[in-house]
Amino acid sequence: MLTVGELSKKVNVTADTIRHYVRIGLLTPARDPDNGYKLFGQEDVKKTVFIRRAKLLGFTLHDIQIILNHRDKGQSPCPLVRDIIQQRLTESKERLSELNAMHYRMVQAMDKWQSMPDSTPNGDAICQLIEAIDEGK
Amino acid sequence: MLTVGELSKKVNVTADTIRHYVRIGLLTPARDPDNGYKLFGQEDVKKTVFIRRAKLLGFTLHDIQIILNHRDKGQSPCPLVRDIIQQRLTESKERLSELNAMHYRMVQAMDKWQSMPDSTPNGDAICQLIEAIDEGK
DNA sequence: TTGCTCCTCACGTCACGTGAGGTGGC
DNA sequence: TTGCTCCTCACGTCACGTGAGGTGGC
Repeated sequence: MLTVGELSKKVNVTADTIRHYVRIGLLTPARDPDNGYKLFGQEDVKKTVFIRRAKLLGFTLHDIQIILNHRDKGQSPCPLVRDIIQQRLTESKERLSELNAMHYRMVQAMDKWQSMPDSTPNGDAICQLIEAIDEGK
Repeated sequence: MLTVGELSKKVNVTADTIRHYVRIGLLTPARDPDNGYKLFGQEDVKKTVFIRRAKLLGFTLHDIQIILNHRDKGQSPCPLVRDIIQQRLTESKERLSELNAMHYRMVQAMDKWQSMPDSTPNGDAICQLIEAIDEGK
């Protein structure tokens, strides 16, 4: 049996991350009756590695909870996993294109700003650098 | 003078977004003494448009608060704006590469899964689809 | 005794969105 | 009276991180 610190080192996350997973019910360690310490077994190690791997593929902790619950009911979580990743992929495409658009706007703005002076505040503009940017970009 | 709803339509955000900006002190509308309604003037319209534009360039509301405070002290916010966007650009590059890496992992995984059956739960694996993915990818 | 780990609250993060419960204006 | 807008809490979101205050183990 492992303590929080031992498990966290083994799977390369912080102890607080492990505590968080316990808090939200993803992990349910036994307790040392003497001192109340959390005690994790081999199942918990496997579960934690699974959680970390699923997160690398874009699953949320909530997704992972649902997947683990299915398994606990003896059902194959695989069809669910295929469904959820479709959704997460769609979302990540959206976020990517938004981030790319913003990145483009930032680079464009900085480029334009190279030739602009630092204006002093006046009644018309709050900051002319930002106000010089076209909305559509 | 405009009410929350009127301002929100004018700058194309929700009324709750305007209320949020008031809550955190970005906007400080006058009040109708009769009914307590928030009343926004032309300065608030300009400020709100500015906020929206700055957000398109990756500035956080906190950044924007700092920028507006500088202006209120009569100082040019421009050097600050140049500094902050540098930082935000660096961060957005990091987020982009992380998102791209995740996207790549997702596509790779889904490709690999095409030829894999839905396994039934067993003692060894929680979900073989996820566990078949290499960490390094 | 010291230094390290463990424990449990409980709040902070970011930018809003969402009820809940009530009021003003036409 | 109806329908729309306005008001103020106060909580939820996501995945932890961070004190605060206290205890166990060597």
